[in-house]
Amino acid sequence: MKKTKMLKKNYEFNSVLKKGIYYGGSHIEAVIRTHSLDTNFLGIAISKKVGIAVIRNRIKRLIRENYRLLEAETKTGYSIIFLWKKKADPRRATFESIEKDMKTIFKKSGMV
RNA sequence: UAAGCAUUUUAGACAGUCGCGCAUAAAACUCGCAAGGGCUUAUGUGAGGAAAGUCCGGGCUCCAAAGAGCAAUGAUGCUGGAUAACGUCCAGUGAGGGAAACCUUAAGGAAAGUGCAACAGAAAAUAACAGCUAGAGUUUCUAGCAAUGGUGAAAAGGUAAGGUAAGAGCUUACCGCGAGUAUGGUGACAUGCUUGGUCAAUGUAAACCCCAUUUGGUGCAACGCCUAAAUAUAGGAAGGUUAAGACUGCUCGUCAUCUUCCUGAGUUGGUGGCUUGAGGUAUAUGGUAACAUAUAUCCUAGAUAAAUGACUGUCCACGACAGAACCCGGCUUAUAGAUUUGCUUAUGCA
RNA sequence: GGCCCGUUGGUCAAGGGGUUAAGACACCGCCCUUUCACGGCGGAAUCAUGGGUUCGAAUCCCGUACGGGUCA
Repeated sequence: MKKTKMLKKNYEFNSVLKKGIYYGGSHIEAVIRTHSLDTNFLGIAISKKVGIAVIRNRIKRLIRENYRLLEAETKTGYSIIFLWKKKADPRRATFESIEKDMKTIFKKSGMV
């Protein structure tokens, strides 16, 4: 991920979650905030209530892989945090469904 | 062949493209005030049998090498052994279950003391309601008795015979129970013999308790080092004293408040701790075994918003439970399919 | 990652070995009233779950599941 850095600190997450704009999909949700830097910032937050460690790890990997594949098409200057939708069944998380959600979120927010 | 019991191993495989963590090497570029970090390429390497639950034990860390003793608290509880240690494991004993292979078992003490035992029942622990027998007497009284009946989870050894007014360990035999003793065993205990009818005193200790063994707290978010900016009645070293204070409830003991000198805590960020260890594998020896010893050989994740994924092809049994976070030894719980070895019972055939 | 609590009608909860498991609010049915409200009577609990100890367990012991708190 050449033009993206990971969000790490708790205050970074909080600032994005408070001031960002919410976009929902059928499985994943995203909170996006714009800024003036030349890079993107990515954060993934999966609650412990979603499931056991194996399921949470799998969701994180699928989101990270999808973002990697779609990264080349995006513009810079965004901070984005992906969340898992509470009502969705975490055992049905697949590559295709997350890819579909992520594309619609990028279109809505104007990142593409 | 069928049903069953115990037990061993495994935990999709191979190939290609893209991508991720760590280590090593190489060269330049770059972020940060700093300590330090990032980017590129190549090579190597990269989750489990339970990594889980956090139920025990230990290493390691700091609290004063927890400093000594007593008490209290908690834990364990048949015997012997194994182990660094354990509540674990191995081998046995007793008890219970099963037709058997085999399985289960918190299994010390109830005449050291205290508590509790609802309802029912005469009585729930120094027994007498109904009743049985004898005598007096007449809707009862006196004396003897504890077999029979009912209640209850539990009612003061059981069965049979003798015995008696009626009965009763009252007497005898057998069984059970207690005591003593002999033999075997390291021991739990087993077997035999002798003896006890004063063999009255139920159950509960996963109720308090007694006995034996054992037990300080803290947990890698422990703890150490470096670091920009700003700052405190803050920290460190040496000396001295005993009243209150702290270290654990007490006794002792120690520390510390006081003086002098020195400098920089915590917060922020980075880094160490971090993986070579009571390690794995093979062979030999000792031991019934757990395990121990010796020799050879191997090095196998170390992250910090936290690495294993996506796509394609081939094969099959169509892939369960599930993701390291300081490290080991166990326990418990989850788990698709495949698989090793031994044994039991039933039926048939030879 | 460590440590510590809790789970009882729909909700809040008492009870810490013994008769049919208190109580309040809500809900349902009946009575009262012309009707509603108030009031009266009744109903509704696998004591989270699987074992064990005991004559007897919501209660004591062990395991499991779920929920919550706390430590930077």
